Amino acid sequence: MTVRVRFAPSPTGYLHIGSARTALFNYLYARHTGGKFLLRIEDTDLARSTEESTRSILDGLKWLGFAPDEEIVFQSDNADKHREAARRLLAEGKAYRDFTPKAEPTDANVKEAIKERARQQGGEKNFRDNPYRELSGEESDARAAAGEPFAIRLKVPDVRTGSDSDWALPTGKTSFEDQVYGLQERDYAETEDLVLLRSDGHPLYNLAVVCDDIEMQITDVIRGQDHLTNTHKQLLIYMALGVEPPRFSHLPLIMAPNKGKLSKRKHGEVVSMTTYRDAGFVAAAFRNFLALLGWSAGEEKEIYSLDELIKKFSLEGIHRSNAVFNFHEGDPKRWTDDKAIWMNAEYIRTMPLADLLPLVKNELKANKLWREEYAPDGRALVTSISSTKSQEFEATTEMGERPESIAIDRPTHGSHDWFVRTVDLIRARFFTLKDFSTQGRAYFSEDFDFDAAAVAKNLAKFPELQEWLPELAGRFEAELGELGVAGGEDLPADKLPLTDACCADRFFEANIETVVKAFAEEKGTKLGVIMNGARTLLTGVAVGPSMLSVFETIGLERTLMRLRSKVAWNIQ
RNA sequence: GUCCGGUUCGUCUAGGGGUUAGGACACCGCCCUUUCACGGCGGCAACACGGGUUCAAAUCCCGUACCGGAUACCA
Repeated sequence: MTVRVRFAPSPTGYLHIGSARTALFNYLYARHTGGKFLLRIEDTDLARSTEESTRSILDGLKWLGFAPDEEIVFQSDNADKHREAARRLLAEGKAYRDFTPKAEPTDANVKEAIKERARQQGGEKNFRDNPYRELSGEESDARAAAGEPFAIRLKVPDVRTGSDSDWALPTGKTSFEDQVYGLQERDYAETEDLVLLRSDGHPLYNLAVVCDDIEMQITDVIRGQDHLTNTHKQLLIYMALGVEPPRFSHLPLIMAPNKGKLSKRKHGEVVSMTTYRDAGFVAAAFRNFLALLGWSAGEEKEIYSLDELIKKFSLEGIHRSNAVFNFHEGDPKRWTDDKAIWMNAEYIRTMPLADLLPLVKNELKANKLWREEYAPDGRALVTSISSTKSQEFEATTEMGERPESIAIDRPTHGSHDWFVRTVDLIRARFFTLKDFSTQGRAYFSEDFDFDAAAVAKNLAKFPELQEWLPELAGRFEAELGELGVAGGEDLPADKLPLTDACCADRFFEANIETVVKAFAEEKGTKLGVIMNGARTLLTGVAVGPSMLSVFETIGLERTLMRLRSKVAWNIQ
């Protein structure tokens, strides 16, 4: 039988991290086994379910890339079938009408109230002492016909009397082999006569789940460990309905840093998937992070592509202990789990450029930094230029020799190739996609801010730069500008200036280096002072790639403008 | 209270009778360097506790502690 799993969130909030991981594991299991991944929205609690929440969950799943293989099931659409099942169990004597008036709902602290009640009952609990449990069929029917409201409860076998257990196991306990936690057993006496149908006719969770899982032909239920006791209740319903239950796998929970419950109310947006999407996370990176929270392939490897996850995923690799989602409240720089941030940065700097480019494009577009020249003629943002990472490395090790490919490929400023090269250059120090429009803004726009700390460290401390940097601009213009004379006549062939539509055909790293070094020497200052001052003026920030590449990437024209600008000098 | 789970560095985890208990993140140091949150090298840091079983226990068994989940006419 082919595997059919479902992810079944209730739409009472956004998709949070725990649900997202449950969805991921279901998805991976389905793909690994060649089965189907289904989605069911559990909206039976009309009072708490919202359409907005459903949309938010769908958004989160879409971002993560988990598309269901069949149409989405809305549980509320099946309410009639659930009622029908309850009536059937009633008719068969496996359930009974409970005419006890509905208790007033305890307002705020439901959980606490329940706990308190249970504590007071102590060991004296008896789930079979409902006065309506053994009401005769005639009287029950009569009272119902008279319009008296009632809930329908499952008649869980009473092991003391041994009666009404013909449909249940004689062992007196429900048991199942959990794929993660192993054999699970629970005495019937520990399970109450759970309500199947509310007195207002609404089916309740456990009944709805069982009916829908049967209807959807679910073979494997993979869900949070908080459902462990529900499983015993549901097993009873399966038995009463006379249907073979699916396999069950329960997942360890994801906890807050204090090992307490991770809640939407208390922890807010740090647990919401859309937060990560909006914060510039790469979906593949977050998926990767999620996969390693409670699961391991048993090897020393951290980065997994989706295909690898699918290939290696197994229920055996799921842990039994809860995992802590280690974010740091009140620390803006470490607002979420360090490892998630690292993983995202790792993806940004190592993922194939062809995959990264569209994400950067979206980010730039959203910030009005995108220019159509970056992707002319609707050309896909895929490039023949491969990452220069390794080439850069060689360039610095082989005595500054410039690899041929780079010299030849030096693209026109603002072109598609320039865009690709620039993204590749600046991504090494970025953590999120947002960085492309913030830290990296100066590469794509004249309208960028100056980081006060950078100004203080690299400009304010060296007032002489206020004269020197514009002077450097003049030097660039004279020596490397259109009419200038190249600094080194005896440069090797691959370093000779290229003829280029751009005005700055001599403005590339080797020449820039010559000019700046001579300039620093002439001023009797350390090269770093000039470079860092220029960096701040050119990019607004104190961090970035090698300044020589920055000069070249920004281009002569803009370099001159920025070196001569007084704007940054007025910032304190 | 009761039932059910769990416990290896701060966090995510590998290992499951004999290991210098491994990796990753974070942190610290050094190197590289014109800056840097890139990179390289190194360091700090863990088997909850107590009893057994065994030649040998982080690993198996029992207990204790602690943590978590469940205990609704919520899902």
